[in-house]
Amino acid sequence: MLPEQLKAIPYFQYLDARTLDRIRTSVFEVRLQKGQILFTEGEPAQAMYVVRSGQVKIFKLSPDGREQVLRIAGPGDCFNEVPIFDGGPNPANAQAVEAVALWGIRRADMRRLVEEHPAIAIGFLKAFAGKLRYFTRKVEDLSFRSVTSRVAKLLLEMAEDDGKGGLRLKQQFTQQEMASVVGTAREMIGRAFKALEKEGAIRLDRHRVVIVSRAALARML
Amino acid sequence: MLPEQLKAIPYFQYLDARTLDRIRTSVFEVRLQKGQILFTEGEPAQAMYVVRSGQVKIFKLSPDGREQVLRIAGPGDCFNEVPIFDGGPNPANAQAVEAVALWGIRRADMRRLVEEHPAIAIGFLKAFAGKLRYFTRKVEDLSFRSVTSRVAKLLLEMAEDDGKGGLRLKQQFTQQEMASVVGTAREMIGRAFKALEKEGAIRLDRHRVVIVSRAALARML
DNA sequence: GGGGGTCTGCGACTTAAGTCTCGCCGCGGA
DNA sequence: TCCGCGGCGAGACTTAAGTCGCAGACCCCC
Repeated sequence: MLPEQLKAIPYFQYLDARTLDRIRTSVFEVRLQKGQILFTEGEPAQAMYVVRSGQVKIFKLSPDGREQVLRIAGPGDCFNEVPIFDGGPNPANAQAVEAVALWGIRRADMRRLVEEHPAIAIGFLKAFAGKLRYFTRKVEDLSFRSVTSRVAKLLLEMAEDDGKGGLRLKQQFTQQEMASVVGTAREMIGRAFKALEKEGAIRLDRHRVVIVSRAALARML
Repeated sequence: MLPEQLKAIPYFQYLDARTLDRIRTSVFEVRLQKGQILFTEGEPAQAMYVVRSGQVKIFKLSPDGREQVLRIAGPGDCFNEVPIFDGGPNPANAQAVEAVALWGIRRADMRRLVEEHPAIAIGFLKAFAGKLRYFTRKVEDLSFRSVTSRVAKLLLEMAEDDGKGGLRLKQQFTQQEMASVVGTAREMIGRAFKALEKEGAIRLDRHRVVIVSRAALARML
């Protein structure tokens, strides 16, 4: 792998060429096909990962098989950093939602790097701060918001400008996928769509969600 | 304040006398009466805090006034560390549940300390790792477990040995307090108690919960 | 020793969410 | 072309959770 590629990993961007070169040997590549499982919750943690391309779903499973997605890691995102610092097992499951290329960095190597390079430590602290805020919001959402409101919020997060001043969804989730992101049953997603449609926030165009009005969506929060 | 007291703060325990002495000037004391509010969510963050004595409730509020407790910080615990690293506002509200004595460390001072002392940074990383695990479990609980199951779990966490081989609760919460920890309405707590009593897990002795069997409680998870 | 506020115990009721069961559509592979 | 499968829509039903109202117990404080 090339040193320039290493710079793409957020935690490493300010390191000098020499240390980058040393790190190189601790990094290994992983490729997964759609649906493949990278690791499961509870087993001893091997490494931390950085997404190069594709998306990885980080999720919990209930005893009866229900799925709660914690987040979806895309290009540039890292996951499984927690075990580096407490030595514990993987906190969740990781599965490729599409073909994925990753970098892995073995736990002990990463640990040593952090200890030797305070700048990396600060980088991790910033990233952790963001994750903590994210999870407190997730708790808040689950305990205060209705399903429709959580769906509306997800749609807002997934919205991006299309070229022509309108809104489009960054990616097409199936209803089942949205359900496990939002923490509910598949059928509820369809009903939430209908409710949002009645409010003039979205439109359903041949099984595709089209955002009609960001403001109307925001009103449903 | 005395340097030995500073050592009681987990992040500082391995520092030498000289730096401890420097830190002293950044630390201020706070005392709150029962029910007093220390800070609220969204306002600019002033400082990080360490609990010396008493308990501080860290919680979110819904628009209509419902309360979700994120955690309860007791002696030795820290809170509001997140804004140190991202410069953002307070992520939640903090209120004294009883008379409290705290140490506060101003954000910028703490930030500088972390940057100058890598050992402190590692300490924070370990602490953050623990908090991240805690919150992912909280998300999991909210989305998978029933109210009764969450109550059972809370009781298990609150249980400690009394001298005579039995179990006792570390502290007496009101039902309203438990409800906002567990994320539900007050009445549900009472019903959960009845359900747990019927299973032989607890006993209700004049409005007091007595844990009869840890095993029976664990079965309700 | 009273009295007010807080906490608790119910029961009845409403509502949100989850479950079950279909039938249909659309797409891709055989 | 036809089948099969994954995804979707929809209705009927069940269940968990939340809400409301009120009464009694408790406790602390005057």
